[in-house]
Amino acid sequence: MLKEERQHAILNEVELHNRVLLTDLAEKLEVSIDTVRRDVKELDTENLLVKVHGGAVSLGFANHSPTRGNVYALDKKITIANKAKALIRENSVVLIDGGTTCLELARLLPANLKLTCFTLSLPVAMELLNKPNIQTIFIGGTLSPDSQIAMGSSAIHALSEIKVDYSFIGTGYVDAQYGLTEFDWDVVQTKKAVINASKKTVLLCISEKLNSQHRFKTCDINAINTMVTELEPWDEKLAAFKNMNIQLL
Amino acid sequence: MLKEERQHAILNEVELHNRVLLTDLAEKLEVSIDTVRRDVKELDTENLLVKVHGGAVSLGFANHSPTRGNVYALDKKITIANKAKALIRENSVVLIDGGTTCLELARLLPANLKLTCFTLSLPVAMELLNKPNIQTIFIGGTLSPDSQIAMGSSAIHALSEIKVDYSFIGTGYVDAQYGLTEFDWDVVQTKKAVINASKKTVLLCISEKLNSQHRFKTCDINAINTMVTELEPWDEKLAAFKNMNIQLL
DNA sequence: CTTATATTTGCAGTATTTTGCAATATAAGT
DNA sequence: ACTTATATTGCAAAATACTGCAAATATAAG
Repeated sequence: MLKEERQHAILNEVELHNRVLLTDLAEKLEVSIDTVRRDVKELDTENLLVKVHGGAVSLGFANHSPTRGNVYALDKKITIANKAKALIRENSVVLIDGGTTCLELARLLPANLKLTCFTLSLPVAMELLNKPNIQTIFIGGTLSPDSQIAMGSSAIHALSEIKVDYSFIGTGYVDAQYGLTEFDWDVVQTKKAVINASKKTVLLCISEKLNSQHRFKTCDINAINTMVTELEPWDEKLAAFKNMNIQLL
Repeated sequence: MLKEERQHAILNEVELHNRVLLTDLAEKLEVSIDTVRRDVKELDTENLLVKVHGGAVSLGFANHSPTRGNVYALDKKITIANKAKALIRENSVVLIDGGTTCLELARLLPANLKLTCFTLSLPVAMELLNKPNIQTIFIGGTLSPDSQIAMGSSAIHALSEIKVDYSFIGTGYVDAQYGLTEFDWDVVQTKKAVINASKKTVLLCISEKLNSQHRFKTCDINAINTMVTELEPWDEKLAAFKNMNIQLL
């Protein structure tokens, strides 16, 4: 039996039952458990399934995003996304940025919500297409392979021609004093354009990113209208942001 | 037995069973395993199959991607995509349309090919992002939930500002007399803009679509430079297209 | 028709990959 | 903590792949 054939069979089994035990696979395929283990490991690194202790589960079952996703601090991000969702009113026009937190927001939008939604992010767009009542408009541009968002002059130009009610953005780093900063210059340019295209800007940001900086600056804190974290508003980590002119959720 | 003949037989076997062992091939074709090995190696470098340890698997079988659901006539579409791929030259600028056939083309592009690639299709863009040497530019616009491509005035406007070497498009229906037709008016408008943005246009089309029409017309047959089907060029289904001014692959 | 040249094929020796096993380490359950 | 189940690692045997070479075959030229 060919290795590819075996791995194909494993994938089928996983897709079918959502979860399988390595021991069952070994028996069914008539190979040693070590071989199954190695196959599953390979398939896992190719992001075709998720290896867990004693077996494997399908991507969907693992709440693993369809893109190569990190599920780091997923629960926090879901908390943030839920808070942010409350800001969105029916029939408004919003923009959703890239990043895993924003992707969660897109995922959590209710199916019956009528909305016009702009985005620069490929995964967010994929997610929004599943929502029948959301009109999705993609801001075109050169796609960045790692962040999977559109950037560059054409994206910035397209953004200059719109004005949305709310934009929901992420950031690499945020600090009460230095504002929002990024590692990548192009990302900064794009985010600036997003903020300019918005009547109100909402920052989605897990607490780990608070009080951190990097080399390029997107904007000051007061360019943001609302900052959403997973923390309670009275948490001391937010103290530095309290007397800024922004809403904390 | 001629080499050509043998390789053809190998391909048939692979297409039929999706997987073959080199030892089986050697026995069946009555040649040494080395010869089979060399043949398979050649076919692999021509991207007609994928050589693996101990045997070979068909292209469809090899690219087991979880994002690809059940695709109708996948093998034919892979054949078409492979033929179309041969038209693409290094460092050229191409545009890839939506549709499952075009998606297969994107999937089959070699990882080492340097290319600038425009697209309107979300799935195609996702696929292209996996290719490190391809610069991907997304044509923004209103996304259609079912076809997952950008359409509307902004997409058409963005297309009016570019000129690519080759565009690869699909179509709903095609007929030698009536040309390319579609069910959806917006799709027609977008495809027209794509054709205008291209020096040369290549139509990817499975044989089932030949000699069929629908209500809205995209263009005449002679607006197309090349038509790629899974058929051999002398197939009688293509007879009606023979004396048109287009290349058949 | 014959000779010269190039291609193809099979073989043998040597690398590489795959696989299962055993020993040890890590994680999960009670 | 203790026991069981699962993972990891190193290793050796088997299977498969690659290399160079010589015989066989095909192709081209005279």
